[in-house]
Amino acid sequence: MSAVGTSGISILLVDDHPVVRQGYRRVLEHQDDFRVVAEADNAAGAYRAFKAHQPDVVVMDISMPGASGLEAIRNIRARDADARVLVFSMHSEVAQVKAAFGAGASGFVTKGSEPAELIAAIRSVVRGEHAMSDDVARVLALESLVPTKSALDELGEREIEILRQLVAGATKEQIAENLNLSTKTVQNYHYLIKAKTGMRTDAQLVRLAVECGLANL
Amino acid sequence: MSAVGTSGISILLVDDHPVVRQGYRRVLEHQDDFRVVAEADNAAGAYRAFKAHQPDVVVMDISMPGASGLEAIRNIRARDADARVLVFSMHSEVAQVKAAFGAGASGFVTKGSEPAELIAAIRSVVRGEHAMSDDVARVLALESLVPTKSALDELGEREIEILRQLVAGATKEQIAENLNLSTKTVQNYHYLIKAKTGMRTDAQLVRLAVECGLANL
DNA sequence: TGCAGGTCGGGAAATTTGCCCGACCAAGTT
DNA sequence: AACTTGGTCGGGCAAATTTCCCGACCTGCA
Repeated sequence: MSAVGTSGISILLVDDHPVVRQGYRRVLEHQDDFRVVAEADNAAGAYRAFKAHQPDVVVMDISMPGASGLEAIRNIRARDADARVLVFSMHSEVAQVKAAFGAGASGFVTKGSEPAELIAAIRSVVRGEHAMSDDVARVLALESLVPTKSALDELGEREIEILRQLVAGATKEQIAENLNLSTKTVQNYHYLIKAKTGMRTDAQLVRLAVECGLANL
Repeated sequence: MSAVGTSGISILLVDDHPVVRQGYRRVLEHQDDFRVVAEADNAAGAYRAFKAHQPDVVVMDISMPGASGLEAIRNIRARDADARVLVFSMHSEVAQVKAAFGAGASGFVTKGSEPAELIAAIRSVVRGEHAMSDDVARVLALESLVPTKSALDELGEREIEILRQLVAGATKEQIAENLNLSTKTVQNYHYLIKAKTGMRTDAQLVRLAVECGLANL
């Protein structure tokens, strides 16, 4: 799955800040088996560049306008299940980390990390492993000790119930009847739920819900 | 979740043949803690009766006109995840048994079984267990030893691939691009797939595909 | 008192769905 | 060789749905 005709690790760099890209390109190319083969400054461009270059790894900042970084990861992974995406973010909020891995990322490194950590993470993910910087690991570990906030936690009670029935296979009309709502309201909730969870497709939504244990009760 | 104000087990009997209902009503009410609180002769009626009576268990023949028994089960379970449905069928074909459990049934007894088996199964499912008559268990066990025909077997190669990407979370546009098709064709396949598998909702389709191991490649 | 947030639905334009149809092509038929 | 069968691909078109945005009503809470 590595790029044809050359050895070393080919990299696609995605960040909406040109200066940041420059800086990291410099850092990465200091490793002589690393090659930054393309750059992109938005989700759509990232996807296009991925298709064009098939890099060994995509290093991506997901806090881009439109919060579409996750979308880009999903797109890339939907196209090629072997794709490796290492997200490289400002913050290490649990929700964001989980969302990233949920979208198919292979690693998560914060921008506060040492360059060496980023480099190590890149090598790690191209080997097929998962990687994250220490600070990320720490918040995640800590978080796993408490009740666990899932991606569904920002949903209200009504939204959860509607999602549950949706996932159970009920049609909107049936849900409307079950809950004594208008079909329109159920449609609005459905839309809202997708917006809140960041899922674009019903399929994504169903799988998220199933993973969060919302299925079969 | 049991009916208010009374002890014993309340039952909703669903079968399109009045005589059969009569016969089984007789048999069931011979148990003095059983009460047949309602009857229905079709899927829609079953759903309505369920809503009206909230029986402890629904005993249902699924070979009704329109093959809508499964639909009825799904409706009932979507409305109340605690609902118990015991299907009571003429045949014990693997596909039908699987479809029934897939739709949310808690038990499956053939009409060839002894009354005692039906009664035992009813007690079993109200206790929250799963139950099936010996003959059903036998075909199912036997079937689990061979390659397994899934509900997806009637789908062609193209259909499978499109379903796979759909379930992976890709949008129709992305699929169209990945496979070099027009969006319209992907839409048509999506429609066809739902028709062939008998799934009415995307959610149902996704869960079917996941159960058939189509997820994650 | 006022503000935040959950619940419920209308409106309207853009898209999608449901269903049917025709065309092409490869593989068999007898 | 003329024919059927079945998978693949897409147009058409009315009906339904989605996507956003907005207003209204509660309730809790500062």
